[in-house]
Amino acid sequence: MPTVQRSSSGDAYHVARRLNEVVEESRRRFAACAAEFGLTAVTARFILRLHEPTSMRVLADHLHCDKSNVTGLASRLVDRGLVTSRPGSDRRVKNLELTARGRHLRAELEQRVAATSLAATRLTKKDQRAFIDLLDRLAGSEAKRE
Amino acid sequence: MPTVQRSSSGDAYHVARRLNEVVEESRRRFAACAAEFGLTAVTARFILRLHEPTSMRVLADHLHCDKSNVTGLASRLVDRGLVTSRPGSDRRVKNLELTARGRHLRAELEQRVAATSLAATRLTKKDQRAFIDLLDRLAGSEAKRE
DNA sequence: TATTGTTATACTCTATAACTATA
DNA sequence: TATAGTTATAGAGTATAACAATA
Repeated sequence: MPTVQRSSSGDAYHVARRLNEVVEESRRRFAACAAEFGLTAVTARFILRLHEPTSMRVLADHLHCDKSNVTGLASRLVDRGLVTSRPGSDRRVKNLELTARGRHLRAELEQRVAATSLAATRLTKKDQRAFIDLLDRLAGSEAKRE
Repeated sequence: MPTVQRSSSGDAYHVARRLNEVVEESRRRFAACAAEFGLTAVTARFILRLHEPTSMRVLADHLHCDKSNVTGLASRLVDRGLVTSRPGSDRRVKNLELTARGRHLRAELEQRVAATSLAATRLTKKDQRAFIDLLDRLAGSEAKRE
């Protein structure tokens, strides 16, 4: 049986547990959303991140994964005609960029993600604004100030 | 294919994108936390979920994965002395339960998860209360009411 | 017939290490 | 030497399908 606590650590675990529940549900929704477009969660994030010509190295940083993974992901997307790969002025670099089809897909994907997000389906507009305010603080790199 | 509903869903996408950023960062933190205890993210969720004797089928539902995965996960945890597996009154069923070591690990894991959660490290106590209120609505199954 | 758990299989994600081409 | 990308490899997560035991 779970231990019911009234201490501050119990409260801290409550918020952490709730957040993790939301995290898992959000992951599933995002993956389902990506699947509607024939994408996995990672390739969907790949496309949503690709706003301008970006080297594989930088994209790996954005996706928080090793550069060795980006080669394969990019290769599949190139094969599907969603991404192009061109050498940069530094000949070691390959710049990835969305094709017209890729940009069209990203626009549709963005709208679908927005429409199916937990935030959109479970919160009122007013609560969404309060939620954004808190998320901005969570997503930033600053520490809290009591 | 999903239908594109609006051309200006900027606000809805903003909150969805922010939420997804927080989701990814939370995943990484949780996985790092689990790794401190020699666990992967899934086995950590497995242990945090195991409060009372639970069949593999029910646990699979809780973890939102196929039952075929639970066999292997449980097997590894049994080998490590964290979980026991015993047949139920229905002889098809195996009931999984934490050992004393497993319960001790879970207690430590809960505290560590709470301490390293984004919610704990980035939000003040006051904001945490507001956050819990919103998360409760997100985690529940109710639809929004405008 | 239906369900629980098991096994085999396959695909994806992910990191590490060794390699090449370039800087 | 250092960096960008590639390739090979391995471990983990996950789903599907076929199977045995039980209900």
